[in-house]
Amino acid sequence: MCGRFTLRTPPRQLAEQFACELPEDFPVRFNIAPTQPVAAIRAGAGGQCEFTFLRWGLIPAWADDPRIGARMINARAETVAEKRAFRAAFQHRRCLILADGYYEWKKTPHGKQPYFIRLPQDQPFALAGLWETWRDPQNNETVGSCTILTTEAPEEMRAIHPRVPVVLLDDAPARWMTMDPQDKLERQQVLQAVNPRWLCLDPVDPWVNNPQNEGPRCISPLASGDA
DNA sequence: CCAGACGTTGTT
DNA sequence: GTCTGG
DNA sequence: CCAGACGTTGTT
DNA sequence: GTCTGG
Repeated sequence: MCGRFTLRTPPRQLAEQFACELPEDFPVRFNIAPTQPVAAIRAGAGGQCEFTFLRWGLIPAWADDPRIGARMINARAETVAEKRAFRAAFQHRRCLILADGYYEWKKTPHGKQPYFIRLPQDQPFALAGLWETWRDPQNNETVGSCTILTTEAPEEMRAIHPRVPVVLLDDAPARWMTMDPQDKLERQQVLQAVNPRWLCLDPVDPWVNNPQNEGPRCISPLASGDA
């Protein structure tokens, strides 16, 4: 699954890679946790990209208590089109969650060992996301929130964890944003195309297997809170 | 019909 | 053990 | 995901 | 809001 990730890349580089305007600067994040703001790109009114921060943990529009979002941090790619909590967002409100690494915890007889997973050159990437707007009936304020899709881990990663976030590389971000959810065939194609198994993520290189080495400083043990 | 959920993860 | 909050 | 809580009473 | 379970 995906319960923690990083975003250390400078906004200017993200803006370039995702061809979207971003704020000039925001803090480096080594340990993004559920309920915290995450950097996201979604389709704006005119269809152009729009950068925003969204609370991690999707709060469905019909929720009467925003705390339900804490249990909606991930959505299974296999079933997201049908689930009541996600269906509407899947059809109309997909987004890109900006990241450059994520953590998975492997259970061992001694406890849990965190692994840090990132691309070979440490490039940033997008995670497939859905977003919603929830209006607080108390004060009429709105909360934008999101969830991250997960899929079965590629064979090489199963020793660490059976499921991983859907990582969008190359042209997959654009396809994720524009795919027609009604078209089951195309949905199949996109979900397969964005599965890391077909991409260049190498889970058995030192990036993954030696979290003690070379990783950002929050690894092993994970630092509490961001840098 | 109403009431209550609406989700994911794990399995040395 | 299980749930909540971050 | 992890860390931390997990409960009630009261009105000196 | 919409679906499931009783």
